[in-house]
Amino acid sequence: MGFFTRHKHVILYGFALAGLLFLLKWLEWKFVVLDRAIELYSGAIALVFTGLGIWLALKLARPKYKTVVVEKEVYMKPGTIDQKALARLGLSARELEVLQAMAEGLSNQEIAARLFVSLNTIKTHSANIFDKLDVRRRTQAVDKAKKLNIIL
Amino acid sequence: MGFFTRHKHVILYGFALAGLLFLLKWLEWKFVVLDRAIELYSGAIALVFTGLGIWLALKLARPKYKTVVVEKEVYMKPGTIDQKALARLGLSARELEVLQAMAEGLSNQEIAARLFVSLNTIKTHSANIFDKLDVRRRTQAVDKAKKLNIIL
DNA sequence: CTCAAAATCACCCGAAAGTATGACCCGGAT
DNA sequence: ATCCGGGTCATACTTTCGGGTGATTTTGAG
Repeated sequence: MGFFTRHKHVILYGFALAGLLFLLKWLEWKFVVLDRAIELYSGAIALVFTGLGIWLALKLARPKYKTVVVEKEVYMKPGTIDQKALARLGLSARELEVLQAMAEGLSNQEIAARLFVSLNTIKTHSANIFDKLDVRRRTQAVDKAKKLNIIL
Repeated sequence: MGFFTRHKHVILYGFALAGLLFLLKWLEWKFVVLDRAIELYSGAIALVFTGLGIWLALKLARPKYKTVVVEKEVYMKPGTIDQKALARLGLSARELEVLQAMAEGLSNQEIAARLFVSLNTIKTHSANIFDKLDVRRRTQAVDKAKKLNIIL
C-alpha cells in the first residue's frame, strides 16, 4: 500500500482546507465592502468545517461493533431445531447444510453439486460432522441428528 | 426523557457556535489592527469547528450492533406407522426388518449379524427394498420410509 | 497486523455399499 | 406336480464412502 493510499484522507483534507482558504480570500474581495462580512463568512467557515469534521470522523472512524448477546426463551414444538444442542455440538453452518442434504438421502457427489463445491470438500465436511457427532456413518449421523432435533 | 436530554448535543452545539461567534467578535477588536488577521482566525475557526464536527460525529454516531444468541427448550413428538402405505409398497416382513435396522444407522454387516444371515443376503434384501421404494441409496430409503411413516 | 477457525480442495487407499446374475430351498396356490 | 414368491447365499464387478494427511484461502477476533 502506497503513501497516497494510506494517507489519502489526510491529503484530501489538506487540499480541501487549502481550497476553502482560497475561497475565503476570494470572498474577502467580494464582501469586504460589506460591513458585517466578517460574521457572515465566519459562520460559513464554521458550518463548512463542522460538516467537514463530521464527514472526516464518519469516514475515518472504524465502525465499532458492539457485540450484544440477547437471550430469548423459545418453546419448542415438534419439528423445531434445538439451537442449544446445535451450539453444544459446535457444528458450523456449512456442516449443517451438508448434514441436512445427507438427511435427504443425497450422495456426496450430489451434495457437492448442490453447494457448488468439490466432492473432496464434502468429504472433509462429512468427516468433520461424523467426528463432532461421534459417529462413523452418514446413516448414523442422520439418525442422531434427527433424534437431537438439530435437523428437521 | 426530557427535551434537553434528547437534544443536548444539538443545544450544546448551538451554544458552542454562539460562544465562538462572540469570541470572533472579540478577536475582531483585538486583531483588526493586524494586517493578516483574517487568515489567522479563519484557520482558527476552521480548526476548531473541524474538531467540533469530529467530536459531534463520534458522539452521535451510534455503534453498530451484532450477534444474537437464542435459547431453547425441548419437546418430543409421537409417531404411528402407516399400515396402508406399507401394504401398498409390498414390503415383506424381512425387508422391513432390514429397513428398520438401516434407519438405525447399522451397516450391512451389522444387520447381517443381528438377523443371523450372511452379508450377501442383506445386500439382496436392500436391493429389493430400494427397488420397491424406488430409491438408489439406503439414506434415501430411510428418508422416504420415515416420510411415509412405515418406520418409526 | 497476527492468530485461529472455517472453508475449500487434493491424493491415496481400504472398506462398505450397490449392481447384476444365478442358484437353492420351501411352502402355498394352481 | 408345477409354479411362484420369499428367503437364503454366492461370485464378480463398479461405485461410493470414509479415514488420514496436507495445503491454500478467507474471515473474524484480538
